[in-house]
Amino acid sequence: MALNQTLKAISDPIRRAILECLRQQDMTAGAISEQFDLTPATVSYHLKLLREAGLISQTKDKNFVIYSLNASVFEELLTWIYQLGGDSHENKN
Amino acid sequence: MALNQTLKAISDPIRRAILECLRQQDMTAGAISEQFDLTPATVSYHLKLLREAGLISQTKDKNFVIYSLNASVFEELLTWIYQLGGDSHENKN
DNA sequence: CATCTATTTAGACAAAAGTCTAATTAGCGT
DNA sequence: ACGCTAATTAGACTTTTGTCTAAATAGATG
Repeated sequence: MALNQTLKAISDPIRRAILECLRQQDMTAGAISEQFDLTPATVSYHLKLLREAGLISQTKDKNFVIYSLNASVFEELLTWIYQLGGDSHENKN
Repeated sequence: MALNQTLKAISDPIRRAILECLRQQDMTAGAISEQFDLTPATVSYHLKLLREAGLISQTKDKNFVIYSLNASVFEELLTWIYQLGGDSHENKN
């Protein structure tokens, strides 16, 4: 199920930081790597998980890969949380 | 930070299933265990993580421990998701 | 074409997470 | 006090996850 993949993806603080980067602006893999004290290979690993979860998407420009946030996928997540936290959030729409 | 703990807690499918059980009704640790093909010790481990994340709380009755869902803690989670993906229909850079 | 640059993949390794059995704690009811 | 039941904790083990280095891929540019 996609929910599991989504939650696994956002359960890691580095991947959440990547998402927050991409919320500001689209970025190349290299530019994302520079934000973190990790090798490009490791960041690529995180990007793959985020992409497989549908949270980000990529396009190519020259030999750069540009990543961008796929915000619509958070819908399902919100639905799940609403159902659980349900009644206590009815006022928050 | 609490967000990390919360997300780690709900990233496991068994823990989510426990939360969904508790959404139906409060349950003893033993009753929760019976729902899963796991030993009581393992379920206890999951319950501890959920409790430390503030997602559930417990009371004692006789020598039973009764767990219940702590729905209000989903607030912070919702806030984070809203900030990232909540306005997906508005902007797409 | 040759080489350089950006990125990903492969493989090894370490750390974290999940599971079990066995032991322990805690409270109940004779 | 004793044994019984519910639940947790301790310790060992396995699996999963995150990280690195080194190699491979893809494409651009001289």
